[in-house]
Parts: sequence; C-alpha cells; structure tokens
Amino acid sequence: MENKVSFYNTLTKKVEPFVPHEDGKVALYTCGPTVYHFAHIGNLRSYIMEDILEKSLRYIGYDVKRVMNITDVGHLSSDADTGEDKMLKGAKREHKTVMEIAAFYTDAFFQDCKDLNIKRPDVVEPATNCIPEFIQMISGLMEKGYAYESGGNIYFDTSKLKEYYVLSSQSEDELLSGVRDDVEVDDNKKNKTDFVLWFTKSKFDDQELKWDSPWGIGYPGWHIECSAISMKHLGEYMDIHCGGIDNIFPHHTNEIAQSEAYIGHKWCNYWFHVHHLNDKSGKMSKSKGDFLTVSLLKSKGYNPLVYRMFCLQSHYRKPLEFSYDVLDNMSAAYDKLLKRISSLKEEGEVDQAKFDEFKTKFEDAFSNDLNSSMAITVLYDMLKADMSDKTKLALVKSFDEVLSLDLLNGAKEASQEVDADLEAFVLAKIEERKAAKKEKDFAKADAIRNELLEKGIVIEDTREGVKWKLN
RNA sequence: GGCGACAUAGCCAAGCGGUAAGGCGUGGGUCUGCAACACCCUGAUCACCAGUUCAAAUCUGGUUGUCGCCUCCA
Repeated sequence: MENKVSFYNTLTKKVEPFVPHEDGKVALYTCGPTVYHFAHIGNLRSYIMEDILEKSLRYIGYDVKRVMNITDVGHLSSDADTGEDKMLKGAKREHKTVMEIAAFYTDAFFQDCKDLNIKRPDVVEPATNCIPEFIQMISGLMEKGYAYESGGNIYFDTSKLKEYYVLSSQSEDELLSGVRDDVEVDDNKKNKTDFVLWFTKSKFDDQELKWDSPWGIGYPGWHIECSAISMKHLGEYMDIHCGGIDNIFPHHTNEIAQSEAYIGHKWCNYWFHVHHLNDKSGKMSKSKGDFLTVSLLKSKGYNPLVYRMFCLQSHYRKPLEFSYDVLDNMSAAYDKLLKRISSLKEEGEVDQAKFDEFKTKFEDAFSNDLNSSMAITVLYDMLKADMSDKTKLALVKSFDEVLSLDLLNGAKEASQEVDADLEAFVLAKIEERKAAKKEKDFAKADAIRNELLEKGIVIEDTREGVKWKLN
C-alpha cells in the first residue's frame, strides 16, 4: 500500500517515511507496565499516544498486530545486581505474595486503560509465562559467545558489539558510571555497560519466584523479557518498538544488543518514544511529589477522557506540563465539544466528497509524525464547515475510531433515562415557572429555578424552549 | 562533564522557506425579565544575537533559559 505515514525514528533521529517489513502489515511492540504499583497519569501518557499510533495505523489501512509485555518479575531497582526487586518491594509493602501483587496491579492497569479508551493490545504477555523463551535466548547468546558467567550470574558482553550505542548516541568514554549516588558498581562485569541476563546469585536473595535453568535456580534480568516476548509473538522482524523516552538507555539499547546478537540481523527499524509528562517541579514519578492516578482524577470529578484529550492536543515528542488549571481548561473545551456534537441532527444526506475530503485531512494529520493536535483541529474545522449534519455526524463517528473520546456519547448522556416521577415533577415545575414568567412574577420564577437547582437540576431557556438536565 | 529535546498571545498549542491554525479564557455584542446556554466579533511578528535568501517562526552558527537521559522510571 501507499506509504504516506511518517514519524520520528529515534534510531535515525529524523522524521522518516514508514515502510513496514511486510507491505500493509505492522508488527508493533509496546513496553508494558511493571505491575508493582498503580500507574500514574504520566505513565499513561505513553500508553495513550501508543494507542493513537496503533489506531491511526489501522485507520489508514494497516493490518496491525500489537504485543505488550507485563513485567511481573526481574525488574530490580538497579541493574547492578543490587537494590530491591520492584515486585517484591510492592509485595512487602502490602503483605501479599508477588503473584497477588502482579494480578492486582495488572487489573488496575487495564481498568485505567479502559477508562482512557486505550485498546487492549492483541497480545498481552506476562514475563512469568515466558521463562522457557528467556532461557532459550540466553542459551543462544552463550553459545555464540555474547554472554558469560561471572559470580553466578549470566551477563551480556557489550564489548562484542561494534554498535552498542546506536540508539543512545553516546560513546563508552562519555558514559559515566555511577553518576547517580545510589548506583553501586558490580565487580562481576567485564565492561561497565554489561547487563545481567539471568540471576542465580543476587545480593538480594529472597526473590520469591525462581525457576530452574542451565545455570542454576534463579530468575531473568529485565531486558531479556521484551526481546524474547516480542520474538515469541512477532518473529524476528519487528516494525515499530514503542516506549517512554527514558527507556532509550539502557533498556532499549540493551534490547537491540541482545536481540541482534541472537538473531544475527537487523531487528527493528523504527523506534517510537513518547516524552514525559511533567509537573511544575519536573518529571512526574512514583517516588516523589503527587502520585496522580486515573482514580484520583475520577474522585475529583474529572472524566478520564478529558485527560486523554489533554494528551491529544499536545505532541507526543514534546514535554507536557500537567496542572489542574490546564485540565480545567480542557474539561471546559471537552464539554463544549460534546455539546456541539450533540446538537447535530440526523438530517440530510452524507456528502461523500466532503466526507472523503475531511477524512483525508484527518489521516494526513496523523501521517505527519502523529500530529494529534492537528487532527483535533481538523475535527473543529469539520464541525464549522458548510455541509449537512449527517455528513458531520458520519465524520465524527469515523474520527472517534482513532480519537476515542466518546464524542457521540454527549447526546446519549443528555437523553439518558430518568426516573419517570422525577421527570413529571420537573415538567410540572417548568410549567409553573412558565406561568409565573407570563405574569411577570419573576421572583417566583427564580425561586422555582433555585428550588430545582438545589435538587441538582439545571434549566435553560433556549430558543427552542426550556431545556433541563441533571447536573 | 557527555548526550538529547524544547523555547510561538493570559493559558494550552499548530506551523516543516512565502508573510502567524485551532482550543480555553478575557473583553464587546446578539438573544433574554435576569442568569445560564448558543451564536458573532476580539488578541502575538514567534527567547536573544548574527548569518544564508528576493523572502525565515521555519535553514546555519552562537547566546540565554527550561526539561530529560547517562544502569529505578512511561
């Protein structure tokens, strides 16, 4: 099919035309969550933008297969065989087993996705399901001489690769080890960038989940997970690998190293990275400041889709700063948008020429480095354009396949079923107020309006008559 | 110290060499007994300096600032 899609490729540092390995098909991989805690809305920004990537590719006509891992083991706080395992840390905190923690937070993650209209990937694979695949891959790397045993653990030897730093564009000399205070140097490593593939002897020894392996009982390192899981489901050629920008080094750099060493050829051509959501003090993280979750937003009365729209009206490659002021701003914009769409009538015929014209504009916005902000603008332009309501409604429905903002639900919610008694009561009050207004008894009319308002019912005098809704 | 990104109106934000999209807010107006809703109107020469060009927010060089990464992170 025609290659009209282009986006920024971290590998080449350029916006490039997208050409999949197999025409018309896209093998897409997303680094999934480590399920030791709730996801915060910054984590979810990545998943929202990756959802948009997937849906826009489908919209344009690609056959997409998307795979996501669930990290439920082997993710140490540090790569240097020190620090705590994140899963175990979560389990200790909540006095549960690791498996219980994983199940709980996996469910919580997908509930957040549901609230944000993020489609579940075609394949969702927990790391603990793939131990044989990890062992097979590590064995292969050992046989080819890319891995070595030291101090009881299996390490990947980064000195065997000419192009270890392709993604991060740093050189070994430039890379300072232990810049961060809490990083300890692992003396078992031959090179400072080597990383663990399999642990049998960790200084941190009470790992709950352990498996037998050719190198002894232990558990896998973090990086091997994504490589093995993606190959299990997508084969040796992947088109797009997504993730948050902080994964570039070391996680994705290491994935490339071990994957290409294992299969012996280029693995993935396009790397798609979403930038961070910041707050006033910088990057949002689980270890400092406000821990903003979807459920927190919901408890404050925000529709999670307002946050989705907030993400869409920005560009995935720009840092985005979160504040409640900006969210309020977006909330107003979202309500107005839904209201405007709900006022469209099922009238006239669909004008196919106009429909195609705007559909093309919409596709072009996404094709141009996933310009979701421009896509939203196309939506607004379309609503203003001179064409039948029926055409507009058809376009809204079509656009929402990608935007997933429940744009047509405004009308539905407004006409949601209400209690018949309540309706009769309200209609009676409206008639009463109408009569009062007719007799210029405005005090009484206002009193009735206030009475209804106290019950959470808002009435509006529009040109088409009096309208009311539950607030 | 190294690597990378970003800098556009009150706020969010598009722009990819031809003279500043869109949204929210503000102010004014239409409508209305009032209010709300809706609708109309309303705003910036693009961090700074130098260069390339007939033409630059858009390209090049430099300066300043903000943020991220350099083995926890989406």
